[in-house]
Amino acid sequence: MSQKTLKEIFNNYKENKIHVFKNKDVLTDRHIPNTIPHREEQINQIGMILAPALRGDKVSNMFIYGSTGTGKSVTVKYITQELENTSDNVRILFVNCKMKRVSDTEYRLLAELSRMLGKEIPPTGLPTDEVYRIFLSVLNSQSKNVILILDEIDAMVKKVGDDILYTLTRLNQELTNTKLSIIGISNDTAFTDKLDARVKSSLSEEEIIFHPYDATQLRNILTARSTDAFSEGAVEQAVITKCAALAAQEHGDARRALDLLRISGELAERSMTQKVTTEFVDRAEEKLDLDRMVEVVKAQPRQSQAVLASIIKLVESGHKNIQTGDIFMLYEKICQSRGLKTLTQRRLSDLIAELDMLGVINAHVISKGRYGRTREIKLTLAQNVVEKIKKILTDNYLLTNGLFLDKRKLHG
DNA sequence: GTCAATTCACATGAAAGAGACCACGGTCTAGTG
DNA sequence: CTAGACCGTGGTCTCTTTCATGTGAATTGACGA
Repeated sequence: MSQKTLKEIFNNYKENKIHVFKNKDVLTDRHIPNTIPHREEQINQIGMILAPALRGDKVSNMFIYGSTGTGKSVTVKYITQELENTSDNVRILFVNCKMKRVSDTEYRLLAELSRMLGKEIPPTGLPTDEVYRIFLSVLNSQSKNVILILDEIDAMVKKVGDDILYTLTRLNQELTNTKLSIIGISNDTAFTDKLDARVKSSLSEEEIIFHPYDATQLRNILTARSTDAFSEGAVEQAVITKCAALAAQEHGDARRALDLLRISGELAERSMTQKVTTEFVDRAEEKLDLDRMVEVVKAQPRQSQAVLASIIKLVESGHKNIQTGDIFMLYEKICQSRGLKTLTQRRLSDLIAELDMLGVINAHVISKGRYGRTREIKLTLAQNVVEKIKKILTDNYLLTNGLFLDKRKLHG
């Protein structure tokens, strides 16, 4: 890009010639709106359950279900914020369990909670017992009604098991000044079935369900937000309808609807237009998927990228029905030629499963009778995404331009 | 033709090791008054 | 005398290996009609 056009861009921004957005933050999931449409019932229910905290009574533990983008987190944040504003006797601790390095282990969760309560704990080095003891004492010194919200609680239990939940639910017995309640938020409705019976009964004293939004509801949400987010007249009604319709197809995911709207706006802004049209929504949808996948692949460790490189090579050399064994053979060759340590097939199997979970590849276990059991792997990504991924892998020296093995070479 | 046993190619689970990182307490050392 | 460097011990965390067990349908082979 020449320096002249760069200057032009900055000047346009500075002089406010292009102003699609009034306040873009409104369209992110950090933003907590003043009203949450179509969630009045849940707000009332949760409000009634939490209200006793204002009188200093212990609040029932609660479990909240609903698929992604149904407004669980934002509703809970909204209510608890109000609660905290109303009374000095309530303290809210909100933890997103999916965040890396927050709840990967029992130690880290306790350390994070202690940190929120004003007591720093070193990232490692202390025995877990000691961290637990510190957390207990700092919690007890609060002399308040502490409400602990564990968002995406299923992610945590999957990683570290439900022991920690058992410990947390039993904590009240050891607390003299403070009362602790737990709100678990999960998008896996079958989640509690996997829990230990004791944890399940004490954690789900109350259960609230958030159903997915339909297209009309999504449209209302987007309309409400877009008034604050966009400059007047910047967004056509058709754009909102389209974003709502696309997100409704994706299980009524409001987060996706908001992302679509925000990116459409950004794209319009970048093409120096003041009006967001449906054309930008199409491009936004494409960009959303592409960006997500590229980020996922970039974040993968080298070994995992090597596995992906093997898969792409196999696909491009015309292999059908790619199996774990095929990948392992090619992966070994790639490692050898790139001076990379070769992992065992056991580990490779896990890496393939991880790539599948991330949606980069599509793998499912099949039994081929006498010919064993294996995973059959497919690449379901759009061609432009594959090209981007290939670029990343080429940059990391895991793929070479234009070099694809043929079948004979592979098996020979 | 029927049916149980066998077989294959991994999947999956559990346990343990390696190496990085960190806290903490004790010891050593060089600088200062 | 003291601050700072250094070391050993004991802890966590992540990634990985090793070992053991599980899986499920095609194939095989014995058996009987």
